[in-house]
Amino acid sequence: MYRTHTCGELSMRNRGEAVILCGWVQKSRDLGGMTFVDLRDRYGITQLVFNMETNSALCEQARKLGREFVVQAKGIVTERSNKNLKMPTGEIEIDVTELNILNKSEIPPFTIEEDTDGGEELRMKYRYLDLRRATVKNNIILRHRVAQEVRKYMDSIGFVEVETPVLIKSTPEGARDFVVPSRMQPGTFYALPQSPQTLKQLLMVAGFDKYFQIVKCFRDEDLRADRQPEFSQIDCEMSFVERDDILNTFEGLAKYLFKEIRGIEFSEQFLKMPYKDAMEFYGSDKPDLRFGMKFSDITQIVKGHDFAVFDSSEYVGGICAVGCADYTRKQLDELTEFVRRPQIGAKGMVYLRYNTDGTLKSSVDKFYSPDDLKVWAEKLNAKPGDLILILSGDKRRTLSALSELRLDMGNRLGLRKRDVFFPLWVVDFPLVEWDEESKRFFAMHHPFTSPVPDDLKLMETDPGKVRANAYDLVINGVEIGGGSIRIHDATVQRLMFKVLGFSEEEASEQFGFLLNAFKYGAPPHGGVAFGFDRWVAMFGGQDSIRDFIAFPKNNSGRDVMLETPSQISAQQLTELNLIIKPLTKN
RNA sequence: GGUGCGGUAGUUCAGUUGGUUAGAAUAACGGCCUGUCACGCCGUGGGUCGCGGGUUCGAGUCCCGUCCGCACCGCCA
Repeated sequence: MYRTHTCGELSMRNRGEAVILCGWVQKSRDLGGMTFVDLRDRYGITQLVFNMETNSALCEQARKLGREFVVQAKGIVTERSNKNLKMPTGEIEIDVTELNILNKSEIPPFTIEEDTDGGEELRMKYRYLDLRRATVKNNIILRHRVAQEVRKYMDSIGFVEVETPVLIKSTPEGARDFVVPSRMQPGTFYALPQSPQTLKQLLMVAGFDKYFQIVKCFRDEDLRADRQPEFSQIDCEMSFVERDDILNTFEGLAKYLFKEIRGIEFSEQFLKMPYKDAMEFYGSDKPDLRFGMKFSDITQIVKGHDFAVFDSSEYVGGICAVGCADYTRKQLDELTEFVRRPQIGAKGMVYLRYNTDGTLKSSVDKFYSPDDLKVWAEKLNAKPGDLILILSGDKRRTLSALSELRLDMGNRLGLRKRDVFFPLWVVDFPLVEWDEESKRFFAMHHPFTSPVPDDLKLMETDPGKVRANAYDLVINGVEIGGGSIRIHDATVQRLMFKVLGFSEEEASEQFGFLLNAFKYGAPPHGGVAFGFDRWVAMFGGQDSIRDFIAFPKNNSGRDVMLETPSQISAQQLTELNLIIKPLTKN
């Protein structure tokens, strides 16, 4: 027998017991006459003690242990004379009677400690060592727990988990596909699913009226802290439902997870905010509502005072930063600098200080009287002591810049607390978006998203105004999931393809299997998919999903541990009937 | 495709206007130490300053190119 207990479970209750532990040497402290060794496994750390007086040979052996050696220790659970109440096993130690080195270790390239000295790149290269660290290990265990709770809840409300294939068909709309060459049909390719979207709809046709799956999805697009080329979704679909049936069902899931994982209960229904309002008041389709600073549109009241910047602006809007009237020139310059960064793209920023003595001071005093400014302050609900920040210009860009400014102020003022969660449903997204480059409409969600019934009549006359029966779950400014009620009616689907500029033939070539299936009795259906990695990261209080994935890719899509993507052999290429063009510069 | 920041000891970093033999902490190694738990003390070894080119009497430092990493924009139905 290798071990009788783990390194995390022994306590005073086990005093006097003979035990066998296995684990890795976290650290040893050689005091001369005695040596302490911290033995670590997945469950915790237990201290081993060796005494020169009682067993010098064994103590000498313990002195030679290096970091990360794998050892087996037999001994007696003993009460410590000096207890360490900071660790769960800190009241006891193992008085070792036999020590076996199961394997040696080279000196690890970084220390396996909570506050590691390793940089991210190194930790990725030696991910198996990084995973020994409590923080990363706990993230992976958290992920496991969330997955188990999702399955438990979904099962309890009658959902069936069905696996869908990973080798499927490429579809040109949406993200770039990862493709896999076929050996048996040379010159043809499978694609990896960006999501099992069409397959889950086929499951609805098949009559699995409540489906879910925790599933890997693949998108060949550039990475971010919260975006990996392969990631996991909680993919769900239901039949015979309307929008609110879906929202209620999955609000149930969200509330269940918050309660089980974080011990947080939401008694109220999640807020539902139309896309239009989210854009108008927060400049984003995924507003962070942990704090206020709602935008105020002051376009009309600022015009006509010979201030050319405002007079020529399509939109002038501001936010009110409570209690920030004491911002210094330097801080205001910093904010101006921030909004002028190319990524944000504002030309400048106007501020209005509502001093505690009731006076008003702005950067545009030349053009506006104190009474004018008073009207602005009222419009923005500012009180003495507050600071108003105003951006102007083309409406879409200004709203987006104002959104960045709002989030930045939220950070500066500490209003984006990690342990506060504000979920909301953003609803009524536009069905389609006009793309200036290709001069055509694209589906904002996907081509099977149904329009809001009231807007159906606009499909032929003004498609850009049609609202989709689509929704996103947004928590703290992060898009956690999204979905829609799908089109199950052939006439509506034809209309949709027409709006998107698909000919009958193109539609049938790309989605024929689905359109065909719909001829055989497609039930009304809809669904939602949640970004599993993001949700877990949020429960773990982090922005980056990387440390919640056991073996993630780096910023450029490389697995630095596996050193891949990498070349394949000439024989493999031949079998696949592929020729690699020599790489040329530019 | 673009923007910003970064690359110096095993590791995390410092390195002044361009100027002697590139430092600290930590890790490693050796010695001392019987209650440590960030143990302590003494000592030792450890460098292709990412790579290539240029400017200069002289480059870790300035310039150009390039590679790599991180964050972001584009992109992500």
